[in-house]
Amino acid sequence: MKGVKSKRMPRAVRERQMMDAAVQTFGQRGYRAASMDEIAELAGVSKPLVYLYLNSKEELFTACIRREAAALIAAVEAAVEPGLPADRQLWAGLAAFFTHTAEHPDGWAVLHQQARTHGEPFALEVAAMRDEIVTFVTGLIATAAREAGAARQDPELADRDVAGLAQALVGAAESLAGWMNQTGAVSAKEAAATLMNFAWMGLGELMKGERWSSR
Amino acid sequence: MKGVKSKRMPRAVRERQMMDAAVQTFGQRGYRAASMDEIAELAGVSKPLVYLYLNSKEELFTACIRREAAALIAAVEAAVEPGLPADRQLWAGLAAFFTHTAEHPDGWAVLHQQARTHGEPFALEVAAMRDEIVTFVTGLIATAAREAGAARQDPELADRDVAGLAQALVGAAESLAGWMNQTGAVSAKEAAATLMNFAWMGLGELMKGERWSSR
Amino acid sequence: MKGVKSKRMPRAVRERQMMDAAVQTFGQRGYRAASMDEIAELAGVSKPLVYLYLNSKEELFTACIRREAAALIAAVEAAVEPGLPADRQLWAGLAAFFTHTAEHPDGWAVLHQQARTHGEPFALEVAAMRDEIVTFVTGLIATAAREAGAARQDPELADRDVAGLAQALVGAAESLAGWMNQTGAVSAKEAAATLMNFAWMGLGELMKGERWSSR
Amino acid sequence: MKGVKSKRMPRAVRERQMMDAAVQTFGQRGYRAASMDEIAELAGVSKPLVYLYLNSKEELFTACIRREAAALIAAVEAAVEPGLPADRQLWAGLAAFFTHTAEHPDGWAVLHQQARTHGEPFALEVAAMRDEIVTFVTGLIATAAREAGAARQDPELADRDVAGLAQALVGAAESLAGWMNQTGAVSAKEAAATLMNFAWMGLGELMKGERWSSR
DNA sequence: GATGAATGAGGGTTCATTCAT
DNA sequence: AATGAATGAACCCTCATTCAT
Repeated sequence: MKGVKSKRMPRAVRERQMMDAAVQTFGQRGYRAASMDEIAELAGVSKPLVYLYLNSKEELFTACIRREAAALIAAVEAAVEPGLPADRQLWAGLAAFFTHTAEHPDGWAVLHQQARTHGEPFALEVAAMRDEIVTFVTGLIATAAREAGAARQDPELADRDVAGLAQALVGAAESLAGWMNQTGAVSAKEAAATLMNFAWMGLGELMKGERWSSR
Repeated sequence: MKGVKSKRMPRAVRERQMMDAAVQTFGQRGYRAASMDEIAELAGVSKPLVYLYLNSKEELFTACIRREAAALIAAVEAAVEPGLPADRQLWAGLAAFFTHTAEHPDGWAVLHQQARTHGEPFALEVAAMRDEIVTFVTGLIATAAREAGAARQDPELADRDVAGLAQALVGAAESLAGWMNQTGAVSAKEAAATLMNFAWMGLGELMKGERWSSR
Repeated sequence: MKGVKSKRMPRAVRERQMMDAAVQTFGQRGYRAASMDEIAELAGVSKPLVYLYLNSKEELFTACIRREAAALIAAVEAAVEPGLPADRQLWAGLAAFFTHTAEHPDGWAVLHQQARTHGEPFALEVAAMRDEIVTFVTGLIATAAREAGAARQDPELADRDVAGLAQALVGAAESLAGWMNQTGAVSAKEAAATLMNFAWMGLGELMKGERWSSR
Repeated sequence: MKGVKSKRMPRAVRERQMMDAAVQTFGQRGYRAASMDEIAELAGVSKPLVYLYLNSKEELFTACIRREAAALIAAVEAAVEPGLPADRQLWAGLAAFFTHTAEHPDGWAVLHQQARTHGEPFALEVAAMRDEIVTFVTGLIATAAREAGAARQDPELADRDVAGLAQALVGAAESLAGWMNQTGAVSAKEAAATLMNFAWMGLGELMKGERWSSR
């Protein structure tokens, strides 16, 4: 009876509105520059309610990180069919990653730019998610090596190398995602293709025992 | 006679102390979270002096970005001998890049994490430096293609592809540098080697006309 | 129960308290010398609340100017009965003016001394009010001339002269008001009488065509 | 040998430069808004020298008030020939007053606007000068009354009335001077003529015993 | 006679957070 | 379930003022 502004909504809904507003604000302004005032207003809610549901700015930020990380992981996992060959799995995962980050730029900014820049507690939160992905990629590379089977000519492609490669691959993907969001130069599929071309084939060479040497 | 805190130093020296303190503080806390009070204290100076010499937080930050960017570019350029083959040049540049970022983690954090996250004026400052590096790498790749000379089997490796590859390579390097700084898992040389293996060989394949295909 | 400082008051009330404190402080200290801290304390309120309601020192000052200007105009208008002869109207207006400025010395100081000394935006605000008064006085003089009717011997007392006279009259009144407030030498009624004697009679001479000449 | 900037000037000259700069800055910015930095720079001198010669901002301001007050008084006194009739003396004094204030707007602003707005010590300084002028004008009116001699029909034009008239006259002149400086609407001679017309003739009536009465 | 180097103190403004209803 | 009212603590910045040379 007070106007159009909705009132008395179930807690879950209100909470989602707040977190949506928070992700958007944190993603665009950064953690420090985002104000609780702005978030509350964007959520169409009074500030005390934000505190009632989410306790503090830190907890709110953490909740955002967790939600966005989970959503990203879920998107990637949903895209990967376990039965396929490793390269096809990697391709699918990369495409899903680029698609998701392109569709949720604020969420991705929270994870990639903000969370890592504002102290250990947040950085650890995001590092956990990143590890999950790296582990997944590591597994794919190992599987690829196994699939290469008899053809495997380099028994020295040690676990440690595989881990490093996965890190580099994920890092390159993250960097490309940021570039995409900021410049809009390429589509998600193109980004995935570029990365596969750029990396997978070098990977193949590596597995054949080739190495670049500075000497 | 008051302690170690020496007084009355020439302006240039004080200015350097302040910028050292600023880079450290900005790098660790972030632009917004860093306080001028903290920077002044870390520099062993009163706050007004910081303003007298550096004018404002924004200008101080910009000065930091410029100094660190120039130092990074200088380190890479100093390491590259123009006479060498392209792959050797790239290797030297990468090694210098990883070494420099490892030795100046706060400076790198300022450039890579903070400057890009806090508004256009700062982001443009860094983008200029990045472009310089990307251009340099693009040149190296083009040279490599030329050196591959008669052996070149893919006349379709167009300029656009070369640029994309340079972007991806630089992005991967940036990402790896961040990973190094945060986890300390690998040394600068190892990082450079990983990247050369990961990318250069794939590059070779690409130049031979090979492509990964999702079909 | 904590003392006299009552808490939790409706916004309108608090706002008035703040503006009262602001007028007093601005009037006594001047715009620059007045500190928001002092105003807040005098209002019995924390500084952030002042900003929450009044936004900034500039806006607060502007609000003070507007409120005091409106109050002064209202006091003068309330005292003037439109039906009376012009000289009686002028007398009533002057008396009300002197009474009001004597009763609200800080408000008058804000209008007359502070607002005109601190930059265009503020000065324009007061100039608008002053123009309103000058226009009113100009009307009275014109009416007086008309009332002088047949007796009017100087058809050359042009509009321009009337306007100049009004300016001088208002200026003299303003100056007298300041003198009253600062020295307390005369009462409001005395000031009004002095001015009527001083000016109105000379005005009569002027309308008869008399002029003082330096030759 | 250091450049064009003059050096090693006799103290008196330097001091005058500083006070010129100070009057200009105080007049335009106001006492609080004027910074010692700005004054020193405008004077072409280092800040410590300003302190060496003039001790503090307050003393510098006081010195400005005194110098400008003395100059104004001197200008008025120089214009008045004691032998002339009172009205001619008053005319000459007013003309000199308006001319001087028009030629030294910053000095006049310091006296009229700034000095009265920033606390007792300064206000008293300027009140002293004002009293000097008021006393002078009071004397002129008294003389005029005496000159009116036999014609004098009002033995009740008491000293107190004369003083009040002088105050009003001076006040009106001050107000007109401010209006001139701010709008440039009239010349000094015009302002003097307006005031003589406006006031002197009413004065004549008064001396004839006429009074305006509210009844 | 003159200055480069330096600071204590304070002012305007904002923000995360809470209380009373 | 929800909010209007309110604040402690900081933060950026400036200024009058002083040493040491």
